[in-house]
Amino acid sequence: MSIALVDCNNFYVSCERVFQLRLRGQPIVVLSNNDGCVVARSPEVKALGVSMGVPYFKIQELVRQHQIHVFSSNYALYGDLSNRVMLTLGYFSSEIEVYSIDEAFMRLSPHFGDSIEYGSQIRSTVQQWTGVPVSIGIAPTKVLAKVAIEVAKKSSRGVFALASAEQADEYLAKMPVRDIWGLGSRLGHWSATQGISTALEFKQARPKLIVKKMGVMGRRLLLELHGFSCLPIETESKPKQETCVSRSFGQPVTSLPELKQALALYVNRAAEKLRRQQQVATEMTIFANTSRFIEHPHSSSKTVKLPSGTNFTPELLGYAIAALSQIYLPNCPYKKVGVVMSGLHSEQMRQGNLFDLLETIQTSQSRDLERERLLCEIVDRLNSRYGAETVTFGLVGKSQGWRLRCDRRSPRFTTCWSELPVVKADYNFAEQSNPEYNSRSKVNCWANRS
DNA sequence: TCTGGGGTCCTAGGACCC
DNA sequence: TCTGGGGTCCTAGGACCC
Repeated sequence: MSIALVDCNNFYVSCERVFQLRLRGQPIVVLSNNDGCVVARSPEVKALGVSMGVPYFKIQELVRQHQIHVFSSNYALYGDLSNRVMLTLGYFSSEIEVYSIDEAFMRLSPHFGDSIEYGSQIRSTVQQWTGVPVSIGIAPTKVLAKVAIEVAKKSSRGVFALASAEQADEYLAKMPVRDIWGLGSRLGHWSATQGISTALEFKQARPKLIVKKMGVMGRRLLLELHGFSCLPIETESKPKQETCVSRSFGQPVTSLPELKQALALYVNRAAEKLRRQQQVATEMTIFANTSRFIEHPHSSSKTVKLPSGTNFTPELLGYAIAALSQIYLPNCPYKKVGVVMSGLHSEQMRQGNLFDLLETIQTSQSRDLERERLLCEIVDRLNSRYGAETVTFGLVGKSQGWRLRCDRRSPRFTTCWSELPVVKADYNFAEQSNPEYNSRSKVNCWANRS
């Protein structure tokens, strides 16, 4: 049994290229929310030495010099293309773990035959059906599949297989220890202090040393590197344990009403997420930070225990706004607010609240949970049909000077009616009779619209 | 001038129980 | 000299991932 790891090449960049053919071969970067950092680079940009996560303002000169195309993140597009890739993979294995927006693990049974050939078949199908190029690494364990995919990305074929753990040693010897999947920069640094600098040295280190420092994670890593699979492929997505919505502001915000408005929007979105996940929260934390890079950075948070599990927006808004007023400092240049919903459980398991019951007895008026549910359902349906925040709660408001920057977002080609690509086809009856011409249909795709 | 957002898992230690 | 033993639950913080 082997495990294949499928990884979309420069995923966000590839998504931008799917509908804009003129971008092929051109240098491209995609920026994080708020146009803050570089989160995806085309190979042409990587070759210029631009590293992942670098703040955009630091590369502006390079962008001018090399005429790099710059895009704001377009998550509607990336999410939709990701779904298409994952659905395509579903044709090749029934055991798939969607690990992130651009990666999936798949189980390959021996009856699939030659793994390189099968991998190549998967690769060309994904490319043909979705337009997204992928690389594939195949190995006996997940950690080794991560090693294999690094080799695959550099190969012309885009597919690489490690038949055994021993075969991996050649590559592990060349791999810095911090590049092992699950071992980050901190533990990488610690390893270096122990005289371990390559992945192979890590694999051959004394297990006691590793386990003492890293606990069960270290034990698992060692086993996986030796070819014993102990990280299973998780085909079912587990219910979330917490859900967070937060954004940085385009400009620092000092006024409480503006902060409230931003927080209200995020609480609104978080409540929508909960309902989509069919969950309720029993705890909510709100937080507000200044930039980390100013002289006296400040951050504060407040956690509210909710009297009963809820995903009812007005109720959550009430608690969130009250909590924000408690931590607010006048004249503080806030750069970010957010909300974390935690203590989540399934809507079906919702716990009643004794005080609601007492109030019902005292006032003879019961809180009508069914009515609340229906109200939210209608709001959610309107928003899903006509666009986010078509209908919302009063606090969320309209004027949003603090909204984040996303000046360079490409059209939402696949999820928004008004932004669908336009295809023009020249169709000439005279030429139609010429079979050779007919076989090469002349299609002029959305290429010049921007 | 400018520096993202959203998660998960594990562990140690404190509080508390009998 | 010598201050029990065994357990649960919760939380904060560390580390990691894309």
